[in-house]
Amino acid sequence: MSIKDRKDRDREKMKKLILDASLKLFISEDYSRISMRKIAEKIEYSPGTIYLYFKNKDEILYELHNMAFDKFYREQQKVNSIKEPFEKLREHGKIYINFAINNPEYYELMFIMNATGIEIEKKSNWYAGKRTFEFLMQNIQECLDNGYFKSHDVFSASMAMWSFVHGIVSLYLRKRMAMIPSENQKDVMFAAYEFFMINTGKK
Amino acid sequence: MSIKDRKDRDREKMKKLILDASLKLFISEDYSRISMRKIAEKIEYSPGTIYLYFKNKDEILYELHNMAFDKFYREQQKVNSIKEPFEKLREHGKIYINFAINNPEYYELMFIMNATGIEIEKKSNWYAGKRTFEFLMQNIQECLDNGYFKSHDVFSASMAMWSFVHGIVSLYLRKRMAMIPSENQKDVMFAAYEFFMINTGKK
Amino acid sequence: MSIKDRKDRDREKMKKLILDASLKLFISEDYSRISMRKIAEKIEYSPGTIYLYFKNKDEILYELHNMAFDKFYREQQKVNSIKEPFEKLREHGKIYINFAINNPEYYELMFIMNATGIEIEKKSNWYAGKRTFEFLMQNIQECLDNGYFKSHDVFSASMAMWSFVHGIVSLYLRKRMAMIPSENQKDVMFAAYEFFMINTGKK
Amino acid sequence: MSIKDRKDRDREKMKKLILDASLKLFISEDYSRISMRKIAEKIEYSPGTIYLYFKNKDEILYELHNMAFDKFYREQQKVNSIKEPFEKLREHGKIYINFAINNPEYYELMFIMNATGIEIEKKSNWYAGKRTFEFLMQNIQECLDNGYFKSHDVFSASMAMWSFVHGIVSLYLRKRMAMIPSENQKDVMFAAYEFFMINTGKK
DNA sequence: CATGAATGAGAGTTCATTCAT
DNA sequence: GATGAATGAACTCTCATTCAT
Repeated sequence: MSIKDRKDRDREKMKKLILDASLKLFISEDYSRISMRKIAEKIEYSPGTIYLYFKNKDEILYELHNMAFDKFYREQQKVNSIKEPFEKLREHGKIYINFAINNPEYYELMFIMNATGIEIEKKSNWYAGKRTFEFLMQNIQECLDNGYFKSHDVFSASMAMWSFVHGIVSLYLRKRMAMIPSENQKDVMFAAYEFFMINTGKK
Repeated sequence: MSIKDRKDRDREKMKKLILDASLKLFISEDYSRISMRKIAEKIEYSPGTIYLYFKNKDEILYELHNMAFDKFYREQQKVNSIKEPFEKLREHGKIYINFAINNPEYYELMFIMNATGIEIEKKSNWYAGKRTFEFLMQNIQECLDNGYFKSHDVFSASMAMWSFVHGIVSLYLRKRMAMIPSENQKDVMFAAYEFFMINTGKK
Repeated sequence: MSIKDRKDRDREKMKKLILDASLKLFISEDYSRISMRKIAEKIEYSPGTIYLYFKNKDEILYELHNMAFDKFYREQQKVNSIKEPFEKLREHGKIYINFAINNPEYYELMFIMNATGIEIEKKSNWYAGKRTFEFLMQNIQECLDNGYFKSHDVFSASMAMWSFVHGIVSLYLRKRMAMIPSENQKDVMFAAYEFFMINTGKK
Repeated sequence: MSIKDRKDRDREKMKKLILDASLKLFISEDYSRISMRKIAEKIEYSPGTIYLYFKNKDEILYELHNMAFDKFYREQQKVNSIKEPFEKLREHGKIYINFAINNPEYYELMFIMNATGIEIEKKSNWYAGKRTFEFLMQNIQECLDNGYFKSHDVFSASMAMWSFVHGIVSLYLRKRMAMIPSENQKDVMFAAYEFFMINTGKK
């Protein structure tokens, strides 16, 4: 079995090599610019080789998209250590914003990129997005149970929360805060976030 | 001077012709699909001609982006008929959301598309975005003056408001509400908006 | 008008250049081997240039196919100088066979090549083939009117005649007469043709 | 010797497996579409394996071509049960036509496909084709001996017969009967065949 | 002012074949 | 004997842009 094992490991390594290279291109170039050829060049293999590991370009994008959600989901779990629901939610949002700042190429894939490649709508009702959103809803439900967001349904509140953090980071990532000096943009984002949390969270 | 005047007018007419054709392509095809050749075909001129009026493709996109802001700014002005500051603000947000729903290609250019194409950062500190945002800030200032958003600075409040509406429409436009049936998505958007307004607006 | 005229002429010249090059490739290489790149190389232009004159590869094939039928139709008309119906028909067949021998690449396109590129079935019910066949049917009808092919319908007789000559030349062109020394193959073809004509033609 | 025997048997089995898979691809896809990789996939071996049994793709095609002739030869033998020479010949032709209709992929390989692939000319003077043709010649000789095809040499008569049936089926297979409704094409073929037989066969 | 021919680069993808293991 | 990773060359086609006319 060990030969097969090694081969399997090699195969996984190669897939990872391709995915890493693709991701790096995502950062430096702009999304629409990444091409199979450039990926091949980066890993110093022939273009054909990539097709031994991925059916086509879309499959690469979809894989990266899943990796992104996995990483995000893991980071999201950190809030579980906080017991007080509202503090937990506040931290939840901060993690979201920081994830986007620190992993812009992942965030792009998860929530901004045009869906064609990822086939969001077809693939199992966008399971990845759903799971993430449901985890947020749980947290909001806990808040409701503790008297926050009085008289609001959990769904609207969750959508609002998500919309807000998505809005703020995507304005930032797509450089629509150009009227604010770069060095202040992050502060502005967190200030706006505080504004949102304080107001919506009032008991 | 009148010959020059006529020439200027002709020039403007031609530019407009090109921009209109480009916009139409924007709507029918998907963004990354519009090409200089297709634009040329549509206006029944040769590809080379376009370069007499625009330096390159990016300049066309930038111009469209400006047209988008002009249209949006005009729609925004409608709120001026409302006197009560908070009601005015509520309407302000609704206009924003509806504009995005009804003019997705414009919204794309204004707030989503990667900045490379439209050279936001270089061009005059993104004047277009600034003017729009300042108009919103004015409205929020009026609210503050009337006791809403107590103890918050106008800038954070404005950023929060903008972030929120941008977030909600860009999740919608980029199909990240796949977990909600299409026919309910708009309702969800406005419900979340109400949630936001009621909570943040409390006196 | 003369400028436009010249341009039109240039355009036609270029199209012809491309078609000629394609046809030559048809002869040397085997059909499935001709490629846009090879055509481009042959005419010493870039591949993209070809697309300025032809929509795609299929259009080139279709054009060649039409040229082939035009040439064939013209050659076919020569029989009109012969009055006696049966002698006319005999000559008709000879012209057919000689055309195939002398223009194998055209014959390939007309009657052998897989139809995908030429879209025989879709395009106007294969007008080109029809016209040619109808001209043959006329000749056979004249023979019937003069007592040849007694008691046979014109359609079956025409199909038989066509099948025969097509069969003989396509065995030859596709090298299925390998059991006969090359230098004798043509004689064998015409001998078989005589056999066919004498037997079927009997009054 | 028995070890070698078994090995030989295994080897033949594997070759057959490959050939069968190739043929199936021939039927479902179109000829130019079959690829070594697809064959390998079908038999669930790696592409490299095929090269242990066949020198290259052409050799596979040649082998299939031989299998085709074997099958055809066996079907041809059925005429032996008919004693009267002309009736035998008439059946002979029918078998030929039906074989082509029912085994188009085989017929393609035997009589239509470009010779490059199957190297007809190099390989033993195209033994396969020869044997088949000689069997036909025998039948025609019997006819001659019984007063049919008076005053004709057996070779010309045989070539004529073969040309005719080949012509009719290859027009059919390559869709050059587009002017006739699909559902009538087979009837037309057999009608033309009758025309040929009645005329040429007259005592 | 306008043309439109031309290009070079690049896109995604498939292929027959080789060869170290 | 069998693998399967890898390649290099090939494929059709599209693009933004230039430039002689």
